[in-house]
Amino acid sequence: MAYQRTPYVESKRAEARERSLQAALALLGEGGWRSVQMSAVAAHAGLSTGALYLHFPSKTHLLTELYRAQASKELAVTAEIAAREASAAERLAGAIRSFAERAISAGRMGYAMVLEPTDLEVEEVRLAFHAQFIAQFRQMLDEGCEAGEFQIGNTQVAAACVFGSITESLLHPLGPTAQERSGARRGKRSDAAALVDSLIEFCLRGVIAPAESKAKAKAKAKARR
Amino acid sequence: MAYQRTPYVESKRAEARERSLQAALALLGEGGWRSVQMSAVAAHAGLSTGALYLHFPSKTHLLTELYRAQASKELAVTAEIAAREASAAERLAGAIRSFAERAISAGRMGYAMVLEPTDLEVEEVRLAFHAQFIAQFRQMLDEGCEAGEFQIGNTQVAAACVFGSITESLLHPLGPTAQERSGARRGKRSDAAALVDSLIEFCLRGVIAPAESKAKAKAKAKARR
Amino acid sequence: MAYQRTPYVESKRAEARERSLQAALALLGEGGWRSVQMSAVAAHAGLSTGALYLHFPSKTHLLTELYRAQASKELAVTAEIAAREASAAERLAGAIRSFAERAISAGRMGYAMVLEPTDLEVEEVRLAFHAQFIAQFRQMLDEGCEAGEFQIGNTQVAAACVFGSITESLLHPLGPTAQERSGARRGKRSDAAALVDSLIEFCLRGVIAPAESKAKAKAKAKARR
Amino acid sequence: MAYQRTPYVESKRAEARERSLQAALALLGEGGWRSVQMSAVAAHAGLSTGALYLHFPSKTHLLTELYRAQASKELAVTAEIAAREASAAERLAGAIRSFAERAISAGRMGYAMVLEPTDLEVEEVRLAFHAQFIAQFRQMLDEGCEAGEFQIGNTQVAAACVFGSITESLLHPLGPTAQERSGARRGKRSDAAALVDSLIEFCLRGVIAPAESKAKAKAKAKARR
DNA sequence: CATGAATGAGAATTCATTCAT
DNA sequence: TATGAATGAATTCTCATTCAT
Repeated sequence: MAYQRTPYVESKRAEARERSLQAALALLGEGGWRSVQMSAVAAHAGLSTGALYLHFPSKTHLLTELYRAQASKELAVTAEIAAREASAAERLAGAIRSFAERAISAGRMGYAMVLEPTDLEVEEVRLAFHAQFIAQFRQMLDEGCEAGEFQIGNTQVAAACVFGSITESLLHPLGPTAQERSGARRGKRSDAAALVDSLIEFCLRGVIAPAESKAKAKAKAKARR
Repeated sequence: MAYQRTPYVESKRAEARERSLQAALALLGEGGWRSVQMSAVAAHAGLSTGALYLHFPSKTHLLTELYRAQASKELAVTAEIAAREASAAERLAGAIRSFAERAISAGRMGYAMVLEPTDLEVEEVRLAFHAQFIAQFRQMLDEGCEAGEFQIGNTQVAAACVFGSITESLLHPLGPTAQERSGARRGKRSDAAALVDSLIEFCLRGVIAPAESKAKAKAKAKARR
Repeated sequence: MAYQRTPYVESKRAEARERSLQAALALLGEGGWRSVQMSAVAAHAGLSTGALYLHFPSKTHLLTELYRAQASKELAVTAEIAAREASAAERLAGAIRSFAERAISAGRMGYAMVLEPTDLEVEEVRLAFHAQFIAQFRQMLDEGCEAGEFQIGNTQVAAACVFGSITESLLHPLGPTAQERSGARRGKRSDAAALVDSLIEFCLRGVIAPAESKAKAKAKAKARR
Repeated sequence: MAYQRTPYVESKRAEARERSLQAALALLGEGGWRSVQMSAVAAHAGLSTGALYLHFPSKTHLLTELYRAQASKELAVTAEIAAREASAAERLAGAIRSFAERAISAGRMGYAMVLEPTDLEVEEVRLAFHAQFIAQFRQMLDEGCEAGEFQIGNTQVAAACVFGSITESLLHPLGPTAQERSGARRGKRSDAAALVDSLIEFCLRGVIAPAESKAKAKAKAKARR
């Protein structure tokens, strides 16, 4: 009983923590990683800088947690799509489309999460984030191979290729210079849609088994196990 | 005439400049962009910090020049391959292989050039560098389409996908954590070779015209061996 | 309520700010604008350089604020004299005397405020400060003209002349070389008094209507309206 | 004979010296004291920085010499006017007008010579320059007093007042902000003329003996001797 | 627990002056 | 003598982290 924390205090703590993450996220979206400074985060969250250190032992911890939280959301969306009742190709296409469209609508934030400069420690988290996505794509690819839909030598590499295709093809629409451009004419949605379609086309052709060899591919996949 | 400008003096200036770039390059390779600090570069080059500013008006200029110099070399290699007498598919495969292998052998340096965080200004140079590579790949894709080898909806996006596939699939072998890992067992070359093969397979399938040209492609593939 | 913001803390912040300004002022008085360096100010104020930047966003801000604060005090004194119940000539003479004597007793500080070299931005503040003084003198001159006491073609120029007369005639007693000289024999007060008297004489004669034309002057002034 | 320097070499040396001063002057006029940097002067003069130090032992020496040279020219003009056959009042008015008009036509240069920030050492030279002008004005005033034209308690102070009146009334037309303003409408010459007229009016009235006491003044002046 | 002022180790950049060639 | 690359001490400004209150 002595150790029991009152739920009130508990939630107050948790809420301040959450607010800090939200503040960091907002700053990230506005001015990139550079503007995510501890004092700015604290101010945004309505805390003192000192209080921030009650919740996060260091800036790195705050950033990595922020990264993880964002990545988790994205991963959940992808996971949901991966779990649908549909062909692997359909699910893969859906996941790519979902990821791409979410990144585009997140604007600069999407860019920051995928490519913009950060600390060394955060960079590692970013790589881990990439790795997690690649793992999810890989799973879809593996399932597609087993089902004979896909025919892929190395699904790990192919998954990385899929993820790289997404990020790189989004890079220029999302990049820092893209901000000013879109200031004038809020980038036609059709542009984005066309981009995503081309992206999906490329990725699917990179993994789909040529029509006549589907059966063989399935057999092969089973044989490997 | 009495004070003839000796070529020696000329080269001394140029040499100090070059030494500075080399020093910056070395630091970049060792510790990434973060460790490319003016004082460190100067020390590495055997200069004072002030002397550095005789050659480069600012850190940004030094970094962008460094970036550009490295990128130019890579672009030249790719351009040479793109200009060869060969089918578009062969040239594309060759360009991908060349780029990937060179990046792998450059180790952390390759990583830094392609993906690691930097200054905002350098980031823009990096984007431009990406764009140039993508332009080269796009040209190969366009030629392949004209020759009937490739069948691609949007060659710009496809080129970005190819480049993204390369960089992302190299990301993990090259990344910061990869350094420690490879410290123990200097990454088997066969691993790298397999990775590059899978990468090329993915990219080619993403662009090559399907079905009807399959027989030809198979024959070709055998001929290559 | 538990963490009641104490007025003490408020004043601590303000006090550090004030201490910084005082430190800067002291340095200015001792060694002129050159010696007002951020690290020196911080040391004098018992702060770290970083702390200085909590109170002033840049050196320029610190300097301009310092300048403005000092100038405001002087302007207030002049304004008070200008508002007295007395003839324009008496008030003008009083203002000149007050300004001159205050500058003389401020020693090198007075010199620094009026004439010594500074940064470009501070230079602009100094010009504005001059302009404000001239405006005050001009008002007195305008009032004197209306009252028929003064007869002046261009009161703006005349006010500038008055101010210029003050500063230039104080320049040599106040200047950097004056410091060493007065180190030996602390400049006789009578010298200063005589100087100020001559200065006032010159300025008043420059603006006062010749005796015989006083009436005419008054008429003229009214006619102008 | 052994020690005799060839006139050729002598003149070459002198010419390089002169070119350096001209270069410094040009830089001063273009960008103020800040832009008078040794390397820039050398470049402008077609010399190496090292060679500059063969002619001037330090920057301070260069600047003081530059100052002196400019001041000498101005002083010569004033001296010529002071020596003319005319009443003291006419000569004083002429000297003021000449100085003011030359300063105005020198534009930013005039400002730099009179008021803009410099080094401590140069500041002293500037004061000496002021002092020299004041001495010349004082001589005219003394002569006018002896002739009974002027009636002045302290001619040293009055001379300072005259000089101060000139510089301060020119300050705003010449100051740094004045440059942009005049960019639009190249300050009407009539403005300048009117300013100078008012300036002269103020100064003359400050020193001229009231009509009725001219005779008395003359007597007084003689009595003092 | 909370505060927020303070820290202090750097980082980039400048420029008068020197000195090996 | 002439060169001009090099020096290096100064100076401003930054920001994650700490700690007295």
